Amino acid sequence: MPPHLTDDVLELMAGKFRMLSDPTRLAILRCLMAGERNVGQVVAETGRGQANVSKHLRMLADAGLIRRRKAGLQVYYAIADPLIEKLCHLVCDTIQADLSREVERKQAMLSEWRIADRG
Amino acid sequence: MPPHLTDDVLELMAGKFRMLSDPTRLAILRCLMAGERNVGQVVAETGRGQANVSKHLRMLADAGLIRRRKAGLQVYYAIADPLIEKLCHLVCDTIQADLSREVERKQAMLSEWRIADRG
DNA sequence: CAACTATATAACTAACCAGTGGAATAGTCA
DNA sequence: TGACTATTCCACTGGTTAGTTATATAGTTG
Repeated sequence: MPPHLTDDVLELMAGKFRMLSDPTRLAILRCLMAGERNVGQVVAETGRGQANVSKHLRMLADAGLIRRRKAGLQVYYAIADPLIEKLCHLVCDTIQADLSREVERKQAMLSEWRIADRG
Repeated sequence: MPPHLTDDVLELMAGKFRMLSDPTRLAILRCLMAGERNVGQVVAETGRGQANVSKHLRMLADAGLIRRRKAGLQVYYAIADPLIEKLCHLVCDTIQADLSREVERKQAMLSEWRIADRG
């Protein structure tokens, strides 16, 4: 990254992250990571409303994260940007680390309790 | 990633990304990537309002992305999660790719124009 | 203690966005 | 053409949050 990022570049970056900042969109992306799906399949697999899914698919497509392929009555979507998976994996790693730390902290608290109890 | 992510895990992931989905927060993080800074320095370097910066710093600290160190009258902040830089670099890469593609597309359009003009 | 500085908080406004239901569009099959 | 299905668009509601101004807290220095 350059030393000073102008506001418009920051806005571009923020926009990318914003696309990934919604659970429904992440669920959709997770679904598409398994392979190309049509809207009905995504609706079924994510358990979200159809209009809702359609709207999010449009946002993701407009942002260039997924691509659209029309086949007869169905519309198929697929991951277009391979970086998405990398980003999600990194975030999953940090969350796992967070959870590990939390477990350790609680275990330490319990240990101290036992020591204090004994003393 | 496991095949099916529960909604609470998706919400955790979305929350991480949401922290990075604001230009002001990105500007702050970019500033801290150069090293530890106190609030005044961050305000000066980002050009944002003091209350605004303070609020975002708190959000970032609460989310565990940065850490807080009080020294007398000043409060110093620093990056706590090294993954942030990786995420930002990845996103910068995708943006650069997007821009390259856009330039190529425009250049292609201009080329076609010249060909059509000649024909 | 009083004046001063750095940082944090409170209250408020405006904008944005997720979700929903219903109407509209487009493709398919009889 | 008419019934049917998959998908998209529209209008609305409620909740979230960014930014601002003014105020409060905490540490420092005289």
